[in-house]
Amino acid sequence: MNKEALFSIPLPTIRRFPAYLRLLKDFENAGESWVSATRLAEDLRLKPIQVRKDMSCTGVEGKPKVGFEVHELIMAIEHHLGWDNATDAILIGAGNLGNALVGYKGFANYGLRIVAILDNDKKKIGTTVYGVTVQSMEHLEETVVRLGVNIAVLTVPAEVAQEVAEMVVAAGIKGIWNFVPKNLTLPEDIIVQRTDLATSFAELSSRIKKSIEEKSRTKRSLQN
Amino acid sequence: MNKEALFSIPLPTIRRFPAYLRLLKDFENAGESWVSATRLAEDLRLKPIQVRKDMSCTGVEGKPKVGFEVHELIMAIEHHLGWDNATDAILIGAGNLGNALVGYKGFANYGLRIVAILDNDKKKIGTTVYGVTVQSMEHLEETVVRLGVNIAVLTVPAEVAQEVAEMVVAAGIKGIWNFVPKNLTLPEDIIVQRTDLATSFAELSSRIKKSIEEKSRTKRSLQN
DNA sequence: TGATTATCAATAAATATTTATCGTTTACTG
DNA sequence: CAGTAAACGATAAATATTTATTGATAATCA
Ligand SMILES: NC(=O)c1ccc[n+]([C@@H]2O[C@H](COP(=O)([O-])OP(=O)(O)OC[C@H]3O[C@@H](n4cnc5c(N)ncnc54)[C@H](O)[C@@H]3O)[C@@H](O)[C@H]2O)c1
Ligand SMILES: NC(=O)c1ccc[n+]([C@@H]2O[C@H](COP(=O)([O-])OP(=O)(O)OC[C@H]3O[C@@H](n4cnc5c(N)ncnc54)[C@H](O)[C@@H]3O)[C@@H](O)[C@H]2O)c1
Repeated sequence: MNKEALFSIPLPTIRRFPAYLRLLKDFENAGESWVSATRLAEDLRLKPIQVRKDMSCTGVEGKPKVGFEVHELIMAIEHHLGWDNATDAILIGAGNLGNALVGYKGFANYGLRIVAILDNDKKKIGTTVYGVTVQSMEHLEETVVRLGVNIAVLTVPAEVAQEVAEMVVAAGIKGIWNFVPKNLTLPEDIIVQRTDLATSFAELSSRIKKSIEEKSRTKRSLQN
Repeated sequence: MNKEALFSIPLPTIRRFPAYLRLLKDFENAGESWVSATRLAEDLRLKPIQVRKDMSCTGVEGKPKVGFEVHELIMAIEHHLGWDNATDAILIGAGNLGNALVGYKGFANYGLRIVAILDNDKKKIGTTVYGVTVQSMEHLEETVVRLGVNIAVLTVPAEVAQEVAEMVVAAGIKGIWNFVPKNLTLPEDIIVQRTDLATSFAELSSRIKKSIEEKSRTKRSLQN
């Protein structure tokens, strides 16, 4: 029996995978074929033990004294994320964010390829964004079927997000990467992943607030 | 003694705060003055108990049968995040992503205001992005000092990120919101918050992979 | 060749987070 | 105005995640 199927990888580990992957690819490009958990931990500011635990989820075994084989780890992580064969996606909403995402080279590393762009603004339809032509929303279902796409990236205004989400689901989309700061109500079997910049900014804000408070506490205690 | 200072709010709670905030503001705009944890949980697909625990971190007390006062919660959450008085920031790198961020109206809700944009591309310097003029990097330190800014948003190419980060730190910046998929090595006291789209996409990918595997498992077991 | 050391795997302990239980409060209903 | 049900807070239990401990292994060097 396959070891992988027996347990599911902790979410925090999944979330760290992309950072490992990037670093590992850097090492590979630099011609390194082995890397230790200690080394990875140093670069990512994690503890070696945690890196080892994460790596154990990939099924790759390390070698004492030298660590893990770089290429093997890359393959294993990509496989676990399903990034080993490219995933096609459509993008809805060719606005500021949408265009930036379409132009983002980095997606290639995640096996993500935006193969179609749709918008409902007549001025945008027919224009091309980084080589991809913006299509009318009327072509939605046809495009999804023709390209056999399962994933949609949503970058439309919040007011229409629910409506548009329902349209893409009706067209056959199974997973939505939602950049709109709004919770979508969709059938159970549709996978919705929200990316919320505010989440990250909230972390930054609270860390800054804490640091300011600590500083003023230290100052006060020095005065005593 | 202040209750808040005694314990630090769990990071997962901090991360949920922005979503609560948005929903609460929707309720406020709709003229609702009370909301129950049950209601919030329903809309955000959380469990009521978790919402109550999160709310308890804000210090706001609810009332049996009716819930929490909407406005009081908003104020409390904003206060805990430090979003109650606007934070100014500069943005470095007026490229695709940088411009999208500058134009993003949503930041106003987080108390974030981008008050200056800097770039090293002569073609971009002097142009305006959503009313803000792009300045040369030579003005970095002067701008930071003049505007009294503590936070920088980093949207430059990965190759120069470390170098640029060191420059903004030298100019007096204390916190960096880093959109570049690269770990920065900076002094201990500098707060660096990375926003990594790949993290979110990894989650989506792994959920899709799991769902596909489950489906094929079900199919197989039906065949038996 | 044998000692040394960096590193790994497995297991255990500690910590953090989520979820459940229980008794209490308050608005609403009849 | 008593009974009922929805919702709260506090505390406890369960679960998830991180960190520590221990013993084993393989490269390196005297
Ligand atoms: N700009 C940012 O940096 C940023 C950051 C985080 C989140 N977001 C979110 O991303 C979304 C888009 O932001 P933006 O700044 O790109 O806005 P935008 O207005 O530039 O782009 C929205 C696009 O959606 C299109 N659109 C509108 N209604 C549509 C419909 N019914 N069907 C198809 N297309 C439609 C518009 O024509 C436009 O091209 C918003 O929900 C915003 O909150 C933006
Ligand atoms: N485009 C996206 O959707 C996206 C998504 C996630 C992350 N990112 C990351 O954000 C960063 C920017 O991406 P982008 O697509 O906007 O790239 P871009 O090339 O459009 O923009 C980069 C900007 O930085 C400026 N720049 C270059 N060197 C500089 C320097 N030394 N000092 C100051 N400014 C300098 C350039 O002139 C340019 O305006 C990249 O690191 C990218 O990986 C982009």
